[in-house]
Amino acid sequence: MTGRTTVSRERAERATLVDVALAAQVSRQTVSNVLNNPGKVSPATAAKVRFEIDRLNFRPNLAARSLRQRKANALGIELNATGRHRLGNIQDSFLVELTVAAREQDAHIITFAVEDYLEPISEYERLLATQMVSGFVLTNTRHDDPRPAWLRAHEVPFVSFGQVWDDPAFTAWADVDGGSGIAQGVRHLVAQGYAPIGYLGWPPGSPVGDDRRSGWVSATTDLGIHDPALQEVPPQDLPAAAAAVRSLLERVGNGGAIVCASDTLAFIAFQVMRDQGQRPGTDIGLIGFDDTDFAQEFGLTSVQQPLAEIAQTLLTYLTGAESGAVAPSRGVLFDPAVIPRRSTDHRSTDRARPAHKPVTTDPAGSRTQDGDSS
Amino acid sequence: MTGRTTVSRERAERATLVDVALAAQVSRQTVSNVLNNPGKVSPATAAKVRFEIDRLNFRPNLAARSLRQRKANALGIELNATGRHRLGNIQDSFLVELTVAAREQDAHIITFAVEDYLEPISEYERLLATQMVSGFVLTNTRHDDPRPAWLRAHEVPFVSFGQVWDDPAFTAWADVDGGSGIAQGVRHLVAQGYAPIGYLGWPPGSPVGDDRRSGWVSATTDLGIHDPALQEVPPQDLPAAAAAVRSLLERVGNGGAIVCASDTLAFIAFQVMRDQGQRPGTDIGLIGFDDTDFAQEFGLTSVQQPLAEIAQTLLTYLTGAESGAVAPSRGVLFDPAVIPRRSTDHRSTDRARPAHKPVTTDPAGSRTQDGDSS
DNA sequence: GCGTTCGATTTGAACGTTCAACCTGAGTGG
DNA sequence: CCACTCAGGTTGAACGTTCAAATCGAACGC
Repeated sequence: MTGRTTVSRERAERATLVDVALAAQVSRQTVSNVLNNPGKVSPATAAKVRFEIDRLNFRPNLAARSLRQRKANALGIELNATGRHRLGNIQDSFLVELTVAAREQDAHIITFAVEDYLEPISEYERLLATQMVSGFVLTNTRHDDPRPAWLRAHEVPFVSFGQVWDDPAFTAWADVDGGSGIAQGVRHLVAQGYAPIGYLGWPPGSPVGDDRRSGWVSATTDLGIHDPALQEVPPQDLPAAAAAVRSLLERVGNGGAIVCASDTLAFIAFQVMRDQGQRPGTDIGLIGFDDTDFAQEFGLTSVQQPLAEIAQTLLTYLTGAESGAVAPSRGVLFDPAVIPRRSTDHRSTDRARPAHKPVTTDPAGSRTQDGDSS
Repeated sequence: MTGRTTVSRERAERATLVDVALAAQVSRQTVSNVLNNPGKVSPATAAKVRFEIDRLNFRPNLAARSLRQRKANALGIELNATGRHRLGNIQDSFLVELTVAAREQDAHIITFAVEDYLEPISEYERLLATQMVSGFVLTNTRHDDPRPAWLRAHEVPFVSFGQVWDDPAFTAWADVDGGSGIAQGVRHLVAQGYAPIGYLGWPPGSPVGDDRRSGWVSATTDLGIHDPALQEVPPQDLPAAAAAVRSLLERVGNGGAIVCASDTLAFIAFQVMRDQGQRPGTDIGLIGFDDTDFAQEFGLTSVQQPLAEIAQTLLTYLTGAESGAVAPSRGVLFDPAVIPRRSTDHRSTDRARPAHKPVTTDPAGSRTQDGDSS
């Protein structure tokens, strides 16, 4: 605006490779190599260059890099815009972990949303054609999923949170070992003294649901307490679901417990129990799956998925694909962990309260660590 | 693969501007103009060019555009990675709507996550310096928010979901009229025949909380049924919160109703009521705020924010900034809507169920079935 | 008839980076 | 001594687009 020194270019803009090169008295390419091929440059020059990079606060322009390399440095992830959100959507937490992991690997996450079932393909085309993304992260995979096939056919890099069922050759996926999670839940309940152990799940046919049920079957069988009658698959309709759950609760009886395929199911049970004056934990044990906000808020023991680890692993497959580190020979199953809360605690503080005011939660509720027992 | 016509370049790669120009027998720039300055090109040529664009399935390379224009075509949005997620995070739904709106305006949404309170600034710097984003969408604004000031100082375009309190000059924000939403809730309850109407809110001092409370005050006052005693601010500690809610429920009494500043608060009330054998809707009306998955799942009437509209409006400010359409002279408040469900329905199906527990009008008297005197 | 304006289109250059090829000098082996 | 390699470094060119300026006719005003 006012006084200006006409000597040097007086723009307040960002430093470029050339600026750094000039300052460090080396060539563009050497600066570039310091960043991308550190082995190719002598320690002395590297230090000099790095000094100037810091001093000038240089950051490579990713648009330029992307243009030259013909390759974006972002990954697309689909948010399901299909109307109603699922209860305590696990996907939201995964997105956060993915974003965190992406920063560590110098990648970025770009969201896109589709309404229709087949639409993701056209969205893939758009994002790839405009060179906004170089690959994708899939979630909610299912049988007969058209996405992996398309991506493979077009040689688009991708990874999947959830097994890719239809293509055994594709191994860049990671998933949670749901069966193991449920089995851990069963063992936890038994260790706490609950018996028998019932199961509340989804209709057979879905891979995830079948997997989780198998955990209940195998764990109870191993412990010699399996009873096929102690399971229930509540229908979609909420009142009908409540009735089904009520029936299961009766069959299990006081002192027993129920493991559920999801926190949502567990919460239906939670509600039904309270309606009947039964106290979760004290009277009947209850375990959910996913460790949603719900569970944290209301003291529901739940099976927690290691989302951060999964996100990190998946991204390594994608970003490491060039650096030689490739996907493993088979998909990876991560072992979830049971997070114990009041709903599986016989000595729940509910009992300590004056009986005329059965209380929803315990004093340690807002704190994550239980600490006082053990 | 095998036979090749050496005449033309036989790469199977994407068509570029030049490819289209060659095919349509015009210059690069004309093709570019067809896309970006449709007014500058004659209808005849435009048609010819568009035909070739379709035929060759041309999509502009956004990396190249971004490089030349010195401006990214994506917006950053912060996901709060700070440990525990809030219950039924409204932000997740907003992100979906934002993503949808972005596609319509040829923008993209890039997520980033920060752990620390002040860290967003450094993340802003990184994303801007690398030219990944051209601006930001803020959420969860608060008093003494350092972000708007920094962004303004650095002339970075941004919009905000939530009023920007500290800077009256900044008007590119949109928010929900919480007071109006609560007032609508009050009127809905009264229309359904509930009285009196209590309020369950947050401690005074937060702008959002004060706004919502004021809706209750004004609506009840207008209807001549205001009673300052019928409000409660439950403490963080959950058991204490439950006690406070219980007290409020007693003061309101059967036939009355409670509007809550959030679904989370409503759900605490929901739990307490069921613990006491009261049926939401049938005995006491209950309204939440945010229309989370919770509310949908459990039949809680709730105040729904018009997130899609807000997202679209905000993006218009950002993308339209160049096309002349600027932000309004003041921030915009959107009117939310009450979504009626069972919790405000006197004739709720709950009534049809056998009342397993007697309604406890006398809290000290009846007890639940545990009956043990520890 | 001639300078002027204007619409429509073209051309050269540039955005900032990395690829591919090239250069240089010192060390190596015979 | 010569051919060769090799580490370290440089240079021209290119990625695909848009900006800024130039070109070209045709229409216009006087």
